[in-house]
Amino acid sequence: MSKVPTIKEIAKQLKISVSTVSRALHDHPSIGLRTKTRVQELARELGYEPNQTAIFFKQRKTFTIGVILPYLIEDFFAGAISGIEELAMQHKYNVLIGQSQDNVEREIEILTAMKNQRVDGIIVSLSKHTKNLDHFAVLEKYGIPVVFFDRVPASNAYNKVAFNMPQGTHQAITFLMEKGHRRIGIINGPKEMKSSKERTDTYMEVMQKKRLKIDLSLVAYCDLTREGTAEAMESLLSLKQPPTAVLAINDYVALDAIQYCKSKKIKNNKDIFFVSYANLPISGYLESPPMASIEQYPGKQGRKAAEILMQLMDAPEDQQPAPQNILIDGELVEHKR
Amino acid sequence: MSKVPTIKEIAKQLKISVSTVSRALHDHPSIGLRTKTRVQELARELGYEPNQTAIFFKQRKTFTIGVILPYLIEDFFAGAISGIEELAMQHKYNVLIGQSQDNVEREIEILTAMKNQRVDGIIVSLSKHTKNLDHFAVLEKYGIPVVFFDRVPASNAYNKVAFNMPQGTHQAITFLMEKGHRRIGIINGPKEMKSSKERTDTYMEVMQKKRLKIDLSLVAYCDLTREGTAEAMESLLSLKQPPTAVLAINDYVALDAIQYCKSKKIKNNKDIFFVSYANLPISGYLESPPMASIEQYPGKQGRKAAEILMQLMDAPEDQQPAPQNILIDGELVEHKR
DNA sequence: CTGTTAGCGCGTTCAC
DNA sequence: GTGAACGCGCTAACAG
Repeated sequence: MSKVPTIKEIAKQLKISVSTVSRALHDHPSIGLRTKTRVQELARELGYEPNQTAIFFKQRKTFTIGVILPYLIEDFFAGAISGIEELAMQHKYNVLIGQSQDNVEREIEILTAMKNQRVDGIIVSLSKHTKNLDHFAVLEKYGIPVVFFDRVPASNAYNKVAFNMPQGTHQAITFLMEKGHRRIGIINGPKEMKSSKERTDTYMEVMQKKRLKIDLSLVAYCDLTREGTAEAMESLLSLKQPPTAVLAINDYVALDAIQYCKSKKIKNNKDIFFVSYANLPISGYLESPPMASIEQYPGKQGRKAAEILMQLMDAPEDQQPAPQNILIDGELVEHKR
Repeated sequence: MSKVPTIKEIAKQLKISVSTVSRALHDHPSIGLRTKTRVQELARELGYEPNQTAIFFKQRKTFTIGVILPYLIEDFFAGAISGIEELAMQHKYNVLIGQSQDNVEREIEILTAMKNQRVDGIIVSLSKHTKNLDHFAVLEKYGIPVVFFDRVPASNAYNKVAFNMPQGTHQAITFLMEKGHRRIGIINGPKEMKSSKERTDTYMEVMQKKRLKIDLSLVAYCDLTREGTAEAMESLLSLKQPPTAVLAINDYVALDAIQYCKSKKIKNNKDIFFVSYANLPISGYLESPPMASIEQYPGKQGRKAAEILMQLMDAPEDQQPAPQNILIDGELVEHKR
């Protein structure tokens, strides 16, 4: 730390006052061209860079946003972060991250640290087990806005960005119908997941509209593990009239289901067909991928969440806009084989 | 921001001085038990939380470490971040991230922002195209220590943590030898990559030790794209004596090579065998994965890098320890089929 | 044991 | 056009 230059140092060397230096550096109109250039030259020479921590402290603004999400290793979240970072960078914000690991205590711990650090805003994808949103209440006191994404709270009193499940599901089912399927099975996540209900509801709606009778035994639930998926798939296959196609909550579950089918000598993309959500980049490497995936655009979701957060941070403290509730449309992507 | 409590506020309400409050809050020994409890009680009541930005400013320490890496979406880097975050959290540090996207300008931009924010230390995995390390020189002036990991500079004047290529490669080749293979091909990355040379060198060493003659036409290079991999694989297959096994730079390249073989009616795990580096989590879903992967322990690499950084940050500015050059051993993992 | 004071680096009045 | 003075919240001498 041979000597980190400050405006004070520059002022001393030039024998002028710090306020003049400050103004010169900011191109203030009321500073003489001569002093201005002298100051700017010396600043460059010394490699002067303003000390952000001082500015943060003074401005009560850190130009930092915090992002809390379950696991960075999941492609979806990594993609979302990229979208957030992109927008943050454009607006000169830094990104602080924390992984809750689907653990509520960790979520709270990270939240507290971020609050104390006085981040200007927070973007959150809730831990799987977060039911209670009390820990987010303190943020209000500190004037820290929050935007939820993907794993969002049910109440729309909050700003949130999520996947448009009805639209995506509609697309998936329509796609399968066009391929001639009439008995379509579903493998949901756990029953408690909001998305499970949404998926099922949309499924029933579409069936109804097409005047097809609804058979609820075609709707299975799983705990997202390989074994749970196998059980769900087994229940579907053991029906008197098993489905000819299955819509699975995500690509991993679809792959597990496909493996289970294989063990039963039922061939994917021949005897049975799968469509799932997420569109993992690995699909291209699989010999037997799902027929199609519903791309959920994680980057877009992240970007949108960051966009809303920027608006909130810009808005005057006492006059926050009404909570926004954004849905991001999915898009069906067929996998070439 | 209904009213964020400060020590000043507490002092006023209790009609004592701010320094007494400060000390009481820090359990300073020279504060009377009575005042101490009074202060701590009111603090809790008011929901007082110290303003870190003020502390940062005062202490010239932000308890934040910056992490710069190419792409968060790559499993390796996501895993590394987790290791870093784990150690950082234990030491009460926050983690600021930035993705260079393998772009040097972005790397510099992020670095500058982190420096201005006065992070206490930085962990970097270099962008693919970074040849010149000049932009890291300024950090010295600010007393910000740096630790490189995975994509590290060649010079060992820097602190760095990287995969132990000789050890991992030795393991892979020995494994293939034990399976009876004598003609083992290599698919490296680009020739410029340090790892390509290391892999080749180790390969030759092992062959030599086993008294097998070295055939350099068995060593191919690719640009990591699907097409490049196909070309490399083609060159290996078109040899008079093609290899019976291939060591590939990473799982994706191995998968591309396997696909190419398939298109030529050469069956993976039967006519030819693959071993690659990384051990992607997807391997379990593949019908025809590489025979084995060398796990590179990204979390361990991240943790180690963070550990070294902690030491550097703790060390007095003027007495930094000699640069450490750590190698993390790999481990061969067989894939069940 | 506790209070007073100074100062971290910067931007921003308010004077001249 | 420029300088002096103040204050953000907190810690740390230095005094009592």
